[in-house]
Amino acid sequence: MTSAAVGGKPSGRYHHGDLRHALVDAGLDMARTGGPEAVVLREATRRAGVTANAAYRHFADREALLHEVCTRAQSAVARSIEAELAQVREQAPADRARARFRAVGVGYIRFARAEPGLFRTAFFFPVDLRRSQSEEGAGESGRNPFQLLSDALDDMRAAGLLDETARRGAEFVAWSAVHGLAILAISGPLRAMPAARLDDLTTKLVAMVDKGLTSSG
Amino acid sequence: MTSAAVGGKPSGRYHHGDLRHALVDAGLDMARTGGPEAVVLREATRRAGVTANAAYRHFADREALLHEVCTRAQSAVARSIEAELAQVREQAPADRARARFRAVGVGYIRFARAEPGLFRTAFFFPVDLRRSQSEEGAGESGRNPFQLLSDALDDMRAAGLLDETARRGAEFVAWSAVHGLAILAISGPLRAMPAARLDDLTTKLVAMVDKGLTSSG
DNA sequence: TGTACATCAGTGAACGCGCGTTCACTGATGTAC
DNA sequence: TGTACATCAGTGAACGCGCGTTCACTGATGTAC
Repeated sequence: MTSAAVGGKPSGRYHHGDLRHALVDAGLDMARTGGPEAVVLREATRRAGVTANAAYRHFADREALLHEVCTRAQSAVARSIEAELAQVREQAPADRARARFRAVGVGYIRFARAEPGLFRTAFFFPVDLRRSQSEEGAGESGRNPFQLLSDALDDMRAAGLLDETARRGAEFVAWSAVHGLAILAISGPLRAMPAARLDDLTTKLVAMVDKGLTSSG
Repeated sequence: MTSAAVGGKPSGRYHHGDLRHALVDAGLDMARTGGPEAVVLREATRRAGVTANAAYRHFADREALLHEVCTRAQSAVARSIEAELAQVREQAPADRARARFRAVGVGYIRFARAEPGLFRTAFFFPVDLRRSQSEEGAGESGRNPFQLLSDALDDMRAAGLLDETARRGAEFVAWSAVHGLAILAISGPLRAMPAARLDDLTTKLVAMVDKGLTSSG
């Protein structure tokens, strides 16, 4: 994942070996620190130990590199959510559906707080709502955060927690709530809030969404 | 409000007359078009018809200008909310409190959609939670969006719609939900959604928040 | 009312910076025969 | 197995750009007497 893991340019070699990956990894490191604006093509080549324009053998321009970095960041969000989902224990279907739904929100916010730069990067370009972004293959999650949320809501519907009208548009409403807290926790006034209080807020928000969507009225 | 309203530099005059305001207005115009990153000091002076470094008679640096632009953008959000609040009709206190609460959310999202650049600018610097930002005096709203939301929640509490525990942290939870939809509607995947559908979503979201906070459980 | 002078609010030119990108080039690699 | 050659993936130098900021300066304004 880190630039070091793939290695800088093996010293003395004229051909890098895997410059494309090295550039993307460098881009991810920059994004981690400073968000999408911090992804600078020249700096990426510097970190890879290579001349500035070598990047153009692998990317059409800076935006193409950034795009790939963003896609990778999105996968990282998805992995955080999946990690949270994996912890939901077996239980009655309806309870389980509900628990999984909450886990999606918690995983999302957890990631935003742990990796604010990557989080902002993940949503720098509008997320593709339907198709998964893995052409990358091995190691990458096949699902994006939005799909994980949609699936969770489908399960709630299947479990009878949501009727047809409540289900309609629910992903957008739920996503909004969770995304908003994530953003405010990163760059808004909640930035300075102690972690424990933010945990409470996360729980409270996710519970509110659950209740607001679920209770008929 | 617009640069034209204050006027460019009165031609031929050595002293501008009100350069500070002209620069802020120019900054607001840039922010309106391209968000906070688009607020460029040199361009502001160009628009005011003045040499680049004349700005330094009025602002310490670019950030100082941007800061003032952001404050003004925040006031604009507050005004949008107040416009929405003004339309809430007289009715039983509890109903009215609820209607006013919803109006805050609707006004917030309405502004974000109408002026995405200014909206992003308004929250570029973390909003000051407690104090109102009007040193500006005349014409500026004395309240910021967060205060308007807090007041609405206080009214709901007074009307008996919220108990003590539900009230605690409610502004953050409510704000998150509304802010999230605003952001997704501007720069996220909801960007391309037809206006009517976004209106529905806004209603649905605000109703969800109301219900989620309000119903005891 | 008139003048001297301090202060204020501009000018004009220049600085260094780091960026993305393009050019003509060359060393390394791998494939056909 | 050995060699010729096309292709690939780098080099090194340079470009123009627009930015924020600083310098020494001057024209305009307003106040004290």
